[in-house]
Amino acid sequence: MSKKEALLKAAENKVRLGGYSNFSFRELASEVGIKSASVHYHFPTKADLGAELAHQYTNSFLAALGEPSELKASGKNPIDVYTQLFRSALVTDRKMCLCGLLGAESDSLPDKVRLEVKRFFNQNLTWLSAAHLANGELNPTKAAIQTVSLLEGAMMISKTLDDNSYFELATQ
Amino acid sequence: MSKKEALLKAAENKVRLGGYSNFSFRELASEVGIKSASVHYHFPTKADLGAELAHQYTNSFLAALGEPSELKASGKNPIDVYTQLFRSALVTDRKMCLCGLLGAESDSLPDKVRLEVKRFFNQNLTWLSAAHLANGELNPTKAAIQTVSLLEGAMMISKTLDDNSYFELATQ
DNA sequence: AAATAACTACCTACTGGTCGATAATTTTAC
DNA sequence: GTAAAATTATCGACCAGTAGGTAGTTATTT
Repeated sequence: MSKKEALLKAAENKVRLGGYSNFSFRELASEVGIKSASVHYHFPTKADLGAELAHQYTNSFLAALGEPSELKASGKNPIDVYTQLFRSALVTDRKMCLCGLLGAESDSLPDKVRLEVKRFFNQNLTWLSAAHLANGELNPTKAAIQTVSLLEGAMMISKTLDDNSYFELATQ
Repeated sequence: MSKKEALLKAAENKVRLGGYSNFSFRELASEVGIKSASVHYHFPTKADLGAELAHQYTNSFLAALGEPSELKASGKNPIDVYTQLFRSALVTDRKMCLCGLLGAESDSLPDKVRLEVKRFFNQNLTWLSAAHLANGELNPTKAAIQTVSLLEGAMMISKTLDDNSYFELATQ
């Protein structure tokens, strides 16, 4: 793993625990074994780092989901697959959704970061609409926003109350 | 309004836009017309201020709701009342729920602040369970966690995408 | 006299960011 | 094939600004 990748990974961990202001160049640098001045070589500003982090997070997230039509074709319910991805973020990583946390802080983020967070949710809503359509939902747009709202909210509350059974109950 | 109340109000605005780290003693002080050192007279530490803020927010929120049984008795659906309180926070204040934002940051908060955020959600779940029970729900506990999850999530996404119609669609 | 509420001055620690320098590597030109 | 040039990735030193917090003082109110 390159230093740049290591920096993004370290930043992701910090942000998913405490938001955009929960990481500093010095902390990241020390974690990957370089000096803070060198971080600016890979990311000119903190906003650049944040934006690239959210962009790659979105891409990985979408890639992990696959295509709703293909999931359906192989006998899986795409909404269950989507729910499972959130569950593993909460249960395995024990962290918030990166864009869930950044979305809540949206108003105080640098423009280029906020833009990437918007992209995450727009892409997610598109994916979920296709998934609900494939499931025969009458109003796939509405079902999509309800699904992602419920999951982000349940994740946040389970983290806050430090009890994953809230997530399980919410997704029953 | 006393200086102390003014400080809490200024802090609430900042936190609801960008989280716990989005306010400083210097900013608050300058907004209410005193010096930053004087803020420490009212709140010994930042954590004390954050905890009192979340505590009062919870109390005001619960007070604004009223009692589920009384709402029911006066012909109102308590879940609609609850939804309306979230809606006005989003549409009128144009800000996140204080504890929704702090909850997402939960892992990086000082203990006494996190404790108050937990109190907010525990009290909300109790209120919502009673409300759903009064509505004749078969599983009021489950309905309660689903209601608050959906509303917190929908609020966050509407803020992020800067479009309140997502909230309206999610709550249909 | 005591409590309240503010002040000035200061501290240490940390923030994102800039600068020029320095090796090591890779590409280009002859 | 090799010498020169450019690129990559790092460094130490430094900067101005801000963070939360403390000590001691002053004025006002009870």
